[in-house]
Amino acid sequence: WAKSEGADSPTPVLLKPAPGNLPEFDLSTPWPLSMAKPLKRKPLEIAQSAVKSLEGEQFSATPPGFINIKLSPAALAENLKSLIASPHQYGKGDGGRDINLEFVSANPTGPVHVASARAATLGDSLARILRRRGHKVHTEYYVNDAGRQVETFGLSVKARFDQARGEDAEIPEGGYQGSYVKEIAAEAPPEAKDWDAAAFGKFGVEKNLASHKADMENFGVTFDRWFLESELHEAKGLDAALEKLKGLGKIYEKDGATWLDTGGEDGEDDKDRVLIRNDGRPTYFLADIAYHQDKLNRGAKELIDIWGADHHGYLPRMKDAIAALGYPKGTFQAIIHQLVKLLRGQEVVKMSKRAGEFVTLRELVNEAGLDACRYFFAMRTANAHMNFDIELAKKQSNENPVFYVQYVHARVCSIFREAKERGLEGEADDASLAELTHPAERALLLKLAWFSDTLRACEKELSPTALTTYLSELAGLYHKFYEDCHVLDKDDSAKSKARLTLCAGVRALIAEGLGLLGVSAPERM
RNA sequence: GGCCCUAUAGCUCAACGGAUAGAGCGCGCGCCUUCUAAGCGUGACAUCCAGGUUCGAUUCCUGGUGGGGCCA
Repeated sequence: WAKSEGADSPTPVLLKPAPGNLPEFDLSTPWPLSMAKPLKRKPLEIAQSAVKSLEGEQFSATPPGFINIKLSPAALAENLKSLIASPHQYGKGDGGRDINLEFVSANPTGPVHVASARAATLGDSLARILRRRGHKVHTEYYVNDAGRQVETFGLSVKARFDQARGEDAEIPEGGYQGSYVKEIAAEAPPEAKDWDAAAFGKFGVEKNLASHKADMENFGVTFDRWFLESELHEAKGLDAALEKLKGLGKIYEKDGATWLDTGGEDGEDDKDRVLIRNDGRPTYFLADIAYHQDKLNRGAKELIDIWGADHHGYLPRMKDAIAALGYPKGTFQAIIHQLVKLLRGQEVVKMSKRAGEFVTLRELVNEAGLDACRYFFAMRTANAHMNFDIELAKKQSNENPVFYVQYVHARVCSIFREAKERGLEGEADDASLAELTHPAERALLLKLAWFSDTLRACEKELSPTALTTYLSELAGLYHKFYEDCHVLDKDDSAKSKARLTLCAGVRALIAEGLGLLGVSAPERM
């Protein structure tokens, strides 16, 4: 923030990396340009007078009105030391948020589809980053184990079970055709011959849920809670939510149904929605309202859901519902990610779960590898419409940028093994750390200092993408350093130790960053 | 028909309204007797179209056109 003469209040100063054509500077800000109008002065003059009043680091004003800053070697060395002293604390924010983050929540009527890899990566990495920033984050997976879909699924499993026993049975209209239905039916015990469709539904859902849990674990994604819709029904959660809305005067009866008053002109939605149908059955919407109320009852101050773009039309009514429940704006938000278009070479892969033609998350992870998958999906912002060629992902996994980053970690580890062998290990003194002034060394030191800002950007965008970009850039700078600056020199132990310290900082931060993405940092490759 | 997202290099994607738009893959040419060549250097290749706001627009606004999705 800058307090300047003639301005009413301090104004924010945005620091950016200095541009490539000014290698003699580290940081840059266009602040004088933005202040020209309010101060009614020429931007360059503002920059020049600001530079005059500043002390400490090196400052310079350049046309048309930038202030450039060069950091001292001592300051960069100090930052490196703080990183090495406590890597897990480095770049930590103030925290303060209390968030319930819900994601994936795939239907328990089938396996987890590969398209869920995106939400899983996004949600899990984001949770790790937000926690790292000091916030309280509770992750949750909602299981729709009640309702019509489960009924249809139960009928489908029962039909497969009966067919296997040689009976004449058919999958109902709109039923589930996938081969996994047969497999589930085959696992049913003999006494299942007396089960009704509901019992088969329950059995199938349990089987699928177990496999969802295994898939998520296999993908490195953890949830603090798997919340079953049926729990909500048992606890009379829907009645409670309905009562609360009634007490607040937010519902009314019309045509034999119960409606939510979404606030008319003030609402986000374009019309009111039904909560209880005229036949007495509750809608999914009411169940979702009750579920979100339940999350808030359990203490979360903020609810963040991650949804596929196919659900975006649901957002306005959910926002209205949270408002109707009496919570302030911003209590609920959804991260909408665009859908993944799956390709096999040139061919578009259909994504119908009912038809049974699809690729599972597990299949992809097993073939392309966990690290490559996690990094690949984290690289894409939620809004990007992405094409995903399954064949390419499997075949060319070695060309995934994740290996470029991991290789840095392996290289550093290798240097440390060698250093130990040669007896060159040891703590570097401040004087030799301040000698890390080679361009490749400075660039690395500076990049390390941007970590905190990167995590802040991830929080602001609610996306891990900035972290992948950061890690790729850090890796590139390290590989350059590796070529230009030989680390181990038996004739110059001070320099060796200083460079080893820099390597240690890079290794720590690569491990931290990859860890936040759920990606491993191998010691050898 | 209404709404949401989107258009950047041959491909897949980055880029708080700031200086010369970045990576990876692919393509051309170089570099392993020294800590890992899954690397480095170097070359070619990009902001859909038309307006507007701004000192400054890939970024914001309007209208087109193309793509993905939701609803009716």
